[in-house]
Amino acid sequence: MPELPEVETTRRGIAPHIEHQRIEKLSIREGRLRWPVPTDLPALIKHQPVQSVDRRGKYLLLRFEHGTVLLHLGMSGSLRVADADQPLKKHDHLVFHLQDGRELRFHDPRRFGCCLWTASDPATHDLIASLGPEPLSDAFTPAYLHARARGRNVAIKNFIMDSKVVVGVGNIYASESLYESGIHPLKPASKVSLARCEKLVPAIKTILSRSITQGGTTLRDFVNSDGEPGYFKQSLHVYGKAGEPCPACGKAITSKVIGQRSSFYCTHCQT
DNA sequence: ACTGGCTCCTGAGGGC
DNA sequence: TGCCCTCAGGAGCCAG
Repeated sequence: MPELPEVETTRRGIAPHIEHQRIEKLSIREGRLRWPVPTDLPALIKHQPVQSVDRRGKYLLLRFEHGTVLLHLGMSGSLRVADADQPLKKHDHLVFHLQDGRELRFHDPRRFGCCLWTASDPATHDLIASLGPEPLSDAFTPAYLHARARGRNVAIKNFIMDSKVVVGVGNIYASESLYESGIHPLKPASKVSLARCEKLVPAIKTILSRSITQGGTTLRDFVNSDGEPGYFKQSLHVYGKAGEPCPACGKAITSKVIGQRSSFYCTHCQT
């Protein structure tokens, strides 16, 4: 269930091992991801050096001189660097063979992820062009959020999870940031005042950056590691805690499905 | 232009 | 032990 901090931690974890290395070969062991992996992708990147590993929203961008590989981890995807003699695991769908003999492996049991190619500027790609600002950037401000919410009747929780509004706020951190800022998740976006946006936006930034910082302690786990990095088990206040007492007031945390997603909140503290 | 609902998929967990 | 059922979830897509 990668949220933005996991994707950013993945980027930082693999980048030092990938950048400036040639891809000697790409093996497509299972190409049926969210969209089919282009069958000509191995030929396109063969012997080409990776210039950089970047991120836009939850997309990872492997940049080459003549184009870019777009990777998305979906909800069960992960990337690891492994020595070639490490046994492949079930659901290791893509193997990028590196010039140093190691391999970048894309693992994704549920296959909600994707691996695509674009020869043009990825910023203009259909999947990227319409994305909202990065949550940790200066462009994501209370004024921006408040302006975008004008006339929008969707629940604020769905609104902040809309990647056209702001990227990288997934289900877990949506619940957490609304709890932190005292906003009821079902409140219509247009009815969230500027003053409340001034709580919500910093809450999102704080929660996301805290998670990225925690992820930094696990960067070595991206090489020759079997398990998942443990940073995901960071302290959560409400997510997954239905029935448990609210840390602030003690009232039982409510669980409710909002927009097909389970949501957790305190009916006393969030209004 | 918005909005809500559907969809892809596998593994974990609960009930019996 | 084993089977069946339900649920989880990112985000594109489409119908209303």
